[in-house]
Amino acid sequence: MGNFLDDDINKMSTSLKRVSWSAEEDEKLISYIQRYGIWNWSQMPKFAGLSRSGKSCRLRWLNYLKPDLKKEEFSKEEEESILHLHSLLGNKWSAIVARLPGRTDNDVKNYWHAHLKKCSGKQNLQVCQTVEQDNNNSSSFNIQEPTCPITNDISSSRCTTSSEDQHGEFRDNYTDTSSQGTTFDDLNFFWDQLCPFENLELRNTNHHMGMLSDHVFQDSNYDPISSYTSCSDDYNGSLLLDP
DNA sequence: AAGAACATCAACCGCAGAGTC
DNA sequence: CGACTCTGCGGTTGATGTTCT
Repeated sequence: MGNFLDDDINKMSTSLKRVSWSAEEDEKLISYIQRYGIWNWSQMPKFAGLSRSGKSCRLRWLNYLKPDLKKEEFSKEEEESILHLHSLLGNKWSAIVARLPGRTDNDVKNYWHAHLKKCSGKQNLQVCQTVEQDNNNSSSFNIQEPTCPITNDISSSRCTTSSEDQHGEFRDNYTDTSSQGTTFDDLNFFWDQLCPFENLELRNTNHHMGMLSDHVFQDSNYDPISSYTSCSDDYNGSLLLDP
């Protein structure tokens, strides 16, 4: 509580006004993350030369700058997925987003309020009728709901309460799950489905390093930040160092 | 053409959970 | 064990663009 203490400073300096991110700020943040990775949001803006709160930087990165984000409009399939998942999960945007790669909770939340909220009520029934029909037609409805390979739990997107724990749990349960017919590839696939980008942040975060299985990091084919290749040579080696 | 009303999206806030010391 | 810090989530709001009158 009372975190991101620099928020207060930021508030004062901006007089509570919303300040859009400039291209220059975006560039600074991207360059910094390319070079040093994500190690501590609250300290990062200081080192990156940004007069923003850590919270603001995090939000900007997650909702706008992350390289794997989809910029195009929501497809019909995604729209149906949101409707269906919202009916199952309610306003659990993070859980919904876990099934929609490339989308952010903010995106989905905004889209829901802007386009789909009306579909969940009785009003405008006709407008949404086709969507409802599609939802009722299970053969044409194709949401992939990843199940937890350990618990076979469909209802929750997470096996435990934190992703760090889950990755650790994968390591700890590898032998057991294999004996139940679940391979480590299955586990990796499950997590890739849930949070394809999460591994990058974990990879770059100091206190997570010890918890994670090497398997996660050994997937050299997976490089979500590959679009930023200019600094790729040092972004692995300097992740844990303060600049 | 101008202003009002509405829609959209980015940004912010407050809180809670987990980790650390 | 409690205080503190960091992170993530969901709700809300402000800014801006678009449509309507």
